[in-house]
Amino acid sequence: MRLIVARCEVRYSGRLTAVLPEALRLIMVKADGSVMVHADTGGYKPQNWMTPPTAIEEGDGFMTVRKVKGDDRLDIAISEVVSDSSHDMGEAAALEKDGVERDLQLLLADQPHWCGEGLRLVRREWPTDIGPVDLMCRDPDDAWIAVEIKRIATIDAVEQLTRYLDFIRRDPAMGECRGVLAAQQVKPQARTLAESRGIACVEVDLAVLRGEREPDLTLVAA
Amino acid sequence: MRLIVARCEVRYSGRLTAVLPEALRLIMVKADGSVMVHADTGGYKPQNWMTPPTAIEEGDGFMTVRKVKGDDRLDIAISEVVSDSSHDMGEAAALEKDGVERDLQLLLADQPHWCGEGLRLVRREWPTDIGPVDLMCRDPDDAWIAVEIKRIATIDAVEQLTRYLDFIRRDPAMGECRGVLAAQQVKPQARTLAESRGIACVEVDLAVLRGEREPDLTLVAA
DNA sequence: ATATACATCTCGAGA
DNA sequence: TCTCGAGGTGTATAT
Repeated sequence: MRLIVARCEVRYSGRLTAVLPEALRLIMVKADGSVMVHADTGGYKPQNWMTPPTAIEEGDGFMTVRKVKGDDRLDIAISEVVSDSSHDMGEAAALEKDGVERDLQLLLADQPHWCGEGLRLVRREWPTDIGPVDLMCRDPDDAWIAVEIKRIATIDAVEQLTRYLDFIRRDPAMGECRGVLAAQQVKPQARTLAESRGIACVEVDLAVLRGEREPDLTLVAA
Repeated sequence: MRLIVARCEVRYSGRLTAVLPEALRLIMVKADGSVMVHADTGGYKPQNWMTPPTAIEEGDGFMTVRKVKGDDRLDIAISEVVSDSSHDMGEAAALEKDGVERDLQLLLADQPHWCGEGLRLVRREWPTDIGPVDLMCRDPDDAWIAVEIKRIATIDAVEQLTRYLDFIRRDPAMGECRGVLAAQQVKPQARTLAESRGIACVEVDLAVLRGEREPDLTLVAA
């Protein structure tokens, strides 16, 4: 990784055009070809950047970064270099995440009964014309149940499941398919909208799904 | 801005939990309190980060970053510091962009015929109870046309325009208002959904709108 | 403070 | 290769 602290002006052209007037900034060049231009404020985002794969050309007082495919380019005019250092960082192990939607989906696919009593899985990622529904199940009466899974369920999730149901029900054999929205947390507005459309909501607990904790029986009984 | 190149292990807990095994990385601390942990690969995104406002606590071999509001925290265990430098970068001017959605809206307001033959603009940012529609036009027969503009039109854009149309049509004088989705690019699923709802889609070319390039006559003739 | 929409979103999985 | 959906999305704007 190369870190250049320099006074520079940056121009981007591609999906849009943008100009960054001359100022002191950090130019970060990663081993994979990523280039980011950071100011000392502005939070998470670089002021300008190019994602790999890139072709980097460098000369006296300038650096040009081109996207290997496409017309995107970053032109950096450097008027003063304050610091320029490189560090070999080797292979940094990847981030291990836990608790994202996919974990939830796999756990619920194995234990669909948390989405509704007696449910059994027919297929995960059930295809429709407008994209896959997370789980397709059948209940003890063989009725179809489409399950949409979210970490946090908002109104958008209800809209999404509604669209899926619209398409699924065009198949006469599935005209009575019902919907279930399963999430670690269901926002009140989402619950209201879902229920007004006959969509059931269930909140699921990651620790319980993993068998790390017993379900809260008082709540279930309530 | 402070740049620390160090061997470190990072743990995040908050919206999810994540562990970053020990490796050599860049820790960037901005003047506004942002903290980003970058590896030498992985492109644009930091492997771990905290957006401002934050409270940073530092000690012998560790740095703890807490979000001022909420339970999010980043625990950085530093086993070896390779480099640690600070740079005062002052105020860097902001990025000046051109070609974002607003530019498209202004250009189409001046040339609404690209949204449909013979259209004339009645008003830009036409207000409804749930927010403004980008353009309200009338066609040669004086029929109302609501136009939603996106750089890239996805299903969300169709949903948005559908909501606007629902409200607009509550006015009996506009009960027959039609919808047009105008974008530089319309995603196939968005087009499918739009057409199933009687909403027309048009793709527009920024260079043509600016008069920098002639429209593709062969395509128009086809 | 909260909700909504935009972003050069980025990134990864599937077809 | 393209498309779609998730993201610790982040960020700005309007309410």
